[in-house]
Amino acid sequence: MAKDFVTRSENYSEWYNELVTRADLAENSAVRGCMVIKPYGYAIWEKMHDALDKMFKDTGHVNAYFPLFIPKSFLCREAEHVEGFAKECAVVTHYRLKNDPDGSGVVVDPDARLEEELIVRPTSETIIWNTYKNWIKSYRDLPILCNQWANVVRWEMRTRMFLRTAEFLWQEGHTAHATKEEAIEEASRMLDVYADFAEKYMAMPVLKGIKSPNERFAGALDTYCIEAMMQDGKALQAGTSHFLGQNFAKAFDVKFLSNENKLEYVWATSWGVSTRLMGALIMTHSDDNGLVLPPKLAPTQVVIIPIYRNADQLPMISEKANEIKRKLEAKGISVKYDDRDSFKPGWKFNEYEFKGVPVRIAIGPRDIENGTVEVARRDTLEKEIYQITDIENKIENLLDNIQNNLFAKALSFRENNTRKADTWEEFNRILDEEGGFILAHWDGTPETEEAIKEKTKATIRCIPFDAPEEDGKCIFSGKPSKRRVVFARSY
RNA sequence: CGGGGUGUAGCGCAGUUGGCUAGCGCGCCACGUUCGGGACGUGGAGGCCGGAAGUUCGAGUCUUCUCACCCCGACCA
Repeated sequence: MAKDFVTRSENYSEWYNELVTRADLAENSAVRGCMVIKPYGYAIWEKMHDALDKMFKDTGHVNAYFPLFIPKSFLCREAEHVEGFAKECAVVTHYRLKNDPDGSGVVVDPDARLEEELIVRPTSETIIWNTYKNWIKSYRDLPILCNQWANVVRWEMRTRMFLRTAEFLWQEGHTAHATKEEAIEEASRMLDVYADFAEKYMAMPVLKGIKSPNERFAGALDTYCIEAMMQDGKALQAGTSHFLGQNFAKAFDVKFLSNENKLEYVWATSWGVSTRLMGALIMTHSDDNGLVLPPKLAPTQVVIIPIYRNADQLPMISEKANEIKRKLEAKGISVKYDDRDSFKPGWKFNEYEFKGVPVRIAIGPRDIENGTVEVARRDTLEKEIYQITDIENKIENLLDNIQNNLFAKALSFRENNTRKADTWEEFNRILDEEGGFILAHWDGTPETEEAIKEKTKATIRCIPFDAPEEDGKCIFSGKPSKRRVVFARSY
């Protein structure tokens, strides 16, 4: 095995960048902070997109599309919202270029200044609530359960492929409800959808919980989140679902007549996940041999590689390979038969390992003779000789097995890296020496959270829904606390 | 915006106190031998040494300016 690239333990972030490049997922573009998602990376995103989209539809949602540009005044309607996003907005000020009078090229035409600047959406609450105003008159118009798949722009100072890019792809759900209870129920239902997706498709265990006020979405009353742990022990916020109360309805004057003939403000939620999930997927499972994909999200689940000495042997092998391919495809398994003559088997083995293909089947003359194939699984790198009989069921089981194994492995990693701290010293020691999640008591004040963040760079990732009640003392202030919250350093 | 670093072939890099024809590895192309874990041989293609100005007989190398990218901070639903 040619190990000519950085290992996970040597330098985690370099390993990550190189992995993204070598697995052919994405590359940096000419535009600062923006990323080109390459066909293979996009194919994985499409698998995520399709699975999520189906889950949204199964919970009664429909897709729509809203404009990329938002008038500056819209963003300013909700005070906290604008406060939260103002610092990272791209702004359109002109609508035309012209030839430079000097003849030196093209310049912005100063005469084409927009009367009101347009913001490139960092999120769409404002333009959507401005639209919903026209859609909602009576309780009969509610609920509205819309989702949009879109790109958004946030001019971050520092970017990282998939985890934080200036432009990213995501989905954002925006719902409108007649009652507070219904909106809260929706926000919590969608968090469950995200958690299911993360665990069942991505094989990535997540903690479900609620954000502390400091970490809350700008303009929300409550932010629910799923938090995952990466292999370097840092936390990654993988998805959020917000209960927005009546903030946006009030900002955009969206009222409806209730069945009691009373004029009331609408209750709202919004929820989103982004291409950041790609980063989460990569960092949860991959190893020093490259990407490791859970079968449910692998664009190619099985690759078949022929091994032959000369062209005479190929037809017989191809016949067998195609037969296996047909049988697997009949089971709904995606298979690639790679009979390219321009690459050698060893080269192909390595390539598909980089790309994280869950199962590799090799067939050579020896196998034709014995009625066998060599099956290698990506998660453990184990190889085994299979009798070809009933191969489709064996492979189907193996794929399930890999999916489950990846989840189990990630879960035990998280559990092994989740620790309790009861004193400030212990808290600091764990952060510096071991990382991971720390369960600790907190007095519930933003000031304490801020102070802890300042001193340690650790933040409250969430207050888990299932945290048991337990009397304790805040690790920082010593004041009483009713339950432990999850601290970690995060991406 | 602070602190540090890097720009030389598609990628990764070397290039000495300035010295004449700018090199190495990988990759690429051709032919042949190979093919069960990234094969090997022979031959070949590929360069405005980030850009501009200066010093000099002579600049990849020295000086000044500039541009771009990366890392560490600040920032980050």
